[in-house]
Amino acid sequence: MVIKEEILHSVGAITRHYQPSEVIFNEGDIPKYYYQIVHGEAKLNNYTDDGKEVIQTLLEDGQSIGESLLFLDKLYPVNAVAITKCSVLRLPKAIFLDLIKLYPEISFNMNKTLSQRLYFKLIMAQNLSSQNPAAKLKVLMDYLKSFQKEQSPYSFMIPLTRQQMASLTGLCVETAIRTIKVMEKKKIVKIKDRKILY
DNA sequence: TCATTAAAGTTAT
DNA sequence: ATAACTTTAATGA
Repeated sequence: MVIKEEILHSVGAITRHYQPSEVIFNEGDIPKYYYQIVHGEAKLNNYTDDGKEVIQTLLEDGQSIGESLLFLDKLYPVNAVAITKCSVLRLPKAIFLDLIKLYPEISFNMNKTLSQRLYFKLIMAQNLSSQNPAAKLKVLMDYLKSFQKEQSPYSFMIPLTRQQMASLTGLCVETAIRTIKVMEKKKIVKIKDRKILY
C-alpha cells in the first residue's frame, strides 16, 4: 500500500465504488486525482486501431492508479477500467502532492511504486519486440511468480485469464492457449482444471 | 509461424 | 440466461 488509508481519509480522500468494466478515467482525460484501490482489481489499457485490447498494467488492492501522471503536465495516455467491483480512494492531485512533500515515507513509497512500474515496463518492452510466444509468456509468468515466496515448480497458480495474458503480451488468445499447451507438454507448466501452474 | 475467423463448449454472474 | 472465457479447426499472410 502506497499511502495508509487512515491518512488518505484524514486529508479528505473520498471512497468511490466501481462496477466491473466501469471506467475510472479515460485516455485523454486531465489527471486531477490520486487513486488508490482499497479493494478490487483494475487495469490500464489501450485499444489498437483494429479494436484489440492491449493491457498495460493490472492493479489490485493497495495499488495506486495512473500515479505517474500526477507528476507530469500531460493527459492520460491510457484508460483505467475496473475489472471486478472496486472501492477506490480518490484524493485531489494538489493534496497528494502536498503529502509527498510532507511525508518522506509516502515519498519513498511512491518512488518504490514508480520504480516497480518502470521495471515491469522494461521487462515487457524487451518482450513485445521480437521473441516467440512461449518466451513472451514465460517472461510474464516469471515476473508474476517473482513476488511469491514459494519458488518451486508448479507452485504458483497464474492469477490471470488466458485472455489477459494474451492482451499483456500482444498475442491473440488462441496463440496464447496453443502455446500454453505446448509449454505443458514441455513440462514448463502444469494445467489443473484450466488453471495454469508455474 | 502466428493472426484471424468462425463455431462451439465451459464457467461465472 | 447471458456474457465472458476457453478451445478447436480452417485459412491466409
